[in-house]
Amino acid sequence: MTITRFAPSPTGYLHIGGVRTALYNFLLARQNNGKFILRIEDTDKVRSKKEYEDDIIKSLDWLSLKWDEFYRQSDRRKIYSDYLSLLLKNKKAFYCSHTKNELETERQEAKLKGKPQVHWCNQKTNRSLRPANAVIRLAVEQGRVIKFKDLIRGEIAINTNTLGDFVIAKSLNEPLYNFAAVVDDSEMSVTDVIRGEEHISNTPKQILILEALNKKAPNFAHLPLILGQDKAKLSKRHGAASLNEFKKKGYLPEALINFLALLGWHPSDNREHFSLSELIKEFSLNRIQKSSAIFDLKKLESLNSYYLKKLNFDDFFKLAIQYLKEDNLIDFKWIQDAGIDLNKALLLEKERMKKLCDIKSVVDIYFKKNLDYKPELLAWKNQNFKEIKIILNEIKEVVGKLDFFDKISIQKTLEDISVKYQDRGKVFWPFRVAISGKEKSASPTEIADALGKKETLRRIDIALNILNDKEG
RNA sequence: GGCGCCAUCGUCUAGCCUGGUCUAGGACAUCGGCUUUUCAAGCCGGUAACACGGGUUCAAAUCCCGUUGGCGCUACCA
Repeated sequence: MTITRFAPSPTGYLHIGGVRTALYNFLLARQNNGKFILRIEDTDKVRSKKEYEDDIIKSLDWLSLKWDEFYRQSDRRKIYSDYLSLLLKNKKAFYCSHTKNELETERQEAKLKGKPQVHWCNQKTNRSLRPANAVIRLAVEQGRVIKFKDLIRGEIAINTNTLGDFVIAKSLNEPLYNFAAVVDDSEMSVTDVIRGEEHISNTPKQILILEALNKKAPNFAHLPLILGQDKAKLSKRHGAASLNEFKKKGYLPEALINFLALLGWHPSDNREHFSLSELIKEFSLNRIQKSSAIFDLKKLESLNSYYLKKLNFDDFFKLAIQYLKEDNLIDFKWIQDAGIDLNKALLLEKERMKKLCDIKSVVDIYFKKNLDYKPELLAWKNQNFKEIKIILNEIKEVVGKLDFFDKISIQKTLEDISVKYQDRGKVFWPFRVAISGKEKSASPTEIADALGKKETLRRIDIALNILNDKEG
């Protein structure tokens, strides 16, 4: 059975690169009817925080990346300490009491000689009592070549001369990453370890630990990194790097999943759109890219607007309202009193949004009590104010008498008026600006439809006042 | 510095394994057009890439070597 795991350390909010790693692990497990494990690697007591663990859980949940088993390394200290004792007893590991200063001196010397900066210990002790401040190192054989077959990159070979007797724990109760991860992968029967490229250099160390433990190594697959526009590893200074920031901006989980899946993986055909279940079917490790990928926000936006368009109105409505309420952006009571149709307004803007936070433009156009713009904005091309006033008054009169105030009737009314002015822009433009207050907006007939007769007329009056102020 | 990984349009990539069908395909972005009362959307079209050098071969984006460049690791972090 295929067993994969996502093993983040809770030292920061879930990173977008982490999401992709989680996704690929999830996909491989699901397509093989296997198991996907979530394991919180919080061996670093200083940097790990509950807040970050919660964020990781919440984020994966939001993305529908469901795990079958959950573990937290801090709950498993006994297991690591037992294995550590065993290694010590078998002389596969030892206590090293060299001080940090001594080690640092060694390192400087090695650097000067152009040699790997590693420590080969000459004072190994294995007694059961830990010498003061000693750390536990693995006893490594010198000059051995460790080979492993990476599922994405092929064979990778590293000489143990570049490793040294590396540290596997600070003490019996304080295992380090490489040790705890390896013990867990083996205990949890993980078959495929899919993780970021930055772990390639950890892999030979983990293979050595596995050997010492007399355990079988899993398959390894190292994913290319996700980079920012400047080709440096994606981080906060590139704008957003953690998932919750994208969520906050109103990106949909479907878009994020689709985008991240294609950032490093590609199907054999030209398909661009994939749902989670389609990905489970199509995904394969051997179509993963070897080189790192630059994160392109424009492509994410494009994908997001695609999924936004696909969203049915009820779901969209819920999300939009939730978004508006969170930031306390609109006065629902006023909207109701004014007779504005919230549904129509949201539907109208849905088509032109790239992400949910664009909904603020809706607030601007539909739900503002006071509109403020320069009178010049009301003019179509070189239209003079006098003509605008005449037209606006005419619209006000005819539209005011409309029994059925819907977009078809409004459209017809405006077209009738347009006939004598030849250029339809002369009628449509001032009307559109009057009711939207904006240089750019959706079609005026539809906006008017959403606003309702009362609010439409009120806004025409506002426009007339703005024009009068100009004269006065 | 040491060790490792990588290299096709601006970006994500197809093609590379199994050399010829590649005057290198798609998507995003960009530019132009259509539509049009302004946007957006939609439709149509354009610009744009095999890092460099050497091999191997009748033939190389594809195989080999080297150079250059980018990135990662180099912790008693993960």
